[in-house]
Amino acid sequence: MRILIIEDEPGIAGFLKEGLEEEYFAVDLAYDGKHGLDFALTNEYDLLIVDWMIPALSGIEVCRQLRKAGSLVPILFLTAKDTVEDVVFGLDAGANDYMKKPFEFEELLARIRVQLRSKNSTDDMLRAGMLTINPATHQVFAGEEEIALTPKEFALLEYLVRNKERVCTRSRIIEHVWDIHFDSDTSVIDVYITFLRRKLEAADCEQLIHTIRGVGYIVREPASP
Amino acid sequence: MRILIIEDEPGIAGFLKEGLEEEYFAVDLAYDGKHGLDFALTNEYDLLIVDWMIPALSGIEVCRQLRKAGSLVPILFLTAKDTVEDVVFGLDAGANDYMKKPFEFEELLARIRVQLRSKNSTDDMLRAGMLTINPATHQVFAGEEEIALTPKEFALLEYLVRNKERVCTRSRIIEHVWDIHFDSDTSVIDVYITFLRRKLEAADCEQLIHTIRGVGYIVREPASP
DNA sequence: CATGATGAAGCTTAAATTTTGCTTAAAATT
DNA sequence: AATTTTAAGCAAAATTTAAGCTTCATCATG
Repeated sequence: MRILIIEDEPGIAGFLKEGLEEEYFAVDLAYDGKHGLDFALTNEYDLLIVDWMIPALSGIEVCRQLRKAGSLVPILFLTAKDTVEDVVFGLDAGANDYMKKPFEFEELLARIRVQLRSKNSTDDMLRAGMLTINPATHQVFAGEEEIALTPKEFALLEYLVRNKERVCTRSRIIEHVWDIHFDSDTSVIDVYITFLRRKLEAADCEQLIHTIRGVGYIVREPASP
Repeated sequence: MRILIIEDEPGIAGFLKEGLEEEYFAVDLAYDGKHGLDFALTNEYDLLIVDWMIPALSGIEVCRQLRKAGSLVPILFLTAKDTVEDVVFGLDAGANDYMKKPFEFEELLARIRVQLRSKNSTDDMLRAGMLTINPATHQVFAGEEEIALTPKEFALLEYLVRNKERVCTRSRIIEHVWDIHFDSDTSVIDVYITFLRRKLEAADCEQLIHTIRGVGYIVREPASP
């Protein structure tokens, strides 16, 4: 699940990002409304957390423009204001929920879960061949045997399996898994593909990740014999 | 014992939380029905205290949905209404008891004790491996031997063991055990984990608290040989 | 038509760097 | 005096970089 936070106070922004990443969300940060709107329009997020009072473009304006552009992404407002009019105003502008600062992180998580509930069909294990991935607990199994992965390894494998039978280009991978949004020549992907293949092979789970030369990678369900 | 309070009036909510914590209950708070239901569904509580008149989803609806989901947790209603029909209505919806506001804290405690009596009588102890925790007396035993812990050490261990076999993220720990809601830059947790591990090890109770790198900690029941 | 030279793309490995957690001692708080 | 918190140094793990190696497709040459 991908979340975009639009928040200018570095303290709050950092705290949110860390906490949400511990919960296995992929978190992007924008420090003002303009950049936030730009991010939201050019990427697919599952949820937006937007502060009301931010530079360049107010949170409410971001919200309005997103809705005008046809986006249906759930938006959760953060606000210091808590008069009735402000709340009404925010929800009218297209927000789905709001929280007044300061708030408890647990409550925020609960509100996020409410927004994402429809997407999370309770028991959503990812499968590919003999591989089972539990995104909730961060566990990967090859049959019965658990495979221990580092956070980056897990993120990459999860992304590939979520898109199984579809080609994942290098640029999409670097964008979704590494949060790098500009061109750069790095061979991290290759290295991590090697790591993954090695660990999968050690668990007798081979020939799952295939290379598409010049493009990227694909996870293919092996034909059962 | 863990209690969830679903109550939107901050005054009453705060008063209840404080009072119950002095009685050594671990108290969570939700400010409306939607999030209350979400908390109740995603955590294990020993008792719910639910206001009748709350935003988003009425107390009675929370109750109904919980019962529909198969939950047997005792639910204690708070209500300003006290006509016979209302009481019948609430109990029909699956509540176990109710109190009309304003109420005496002592009476509330008494009613809570009634609801928890069954749990206390059986076995109120928390267990994990050779460890036994008595939340009522704040005692910890490794087999027969008692381990002396400071209040913070106890609170942390109790939280971890209550959530055994589940990952406790750093954010959740700092929030539940330390009541800190916005500080991401402290290493108290690490220090206390070290304290605990040292004391547990001294009592031959090892490999109970495991580290999940980048996320937090988990207490795992050691596989019996 | 076969062959092997060539370069681009991907693979592998090791080393460097960064991040994260552990431990300790000292400082602050109760 | 006991407990809690901070801060700093150390250690381990994860991540990234960089270099050499392999594979593959292409194409010129015999």
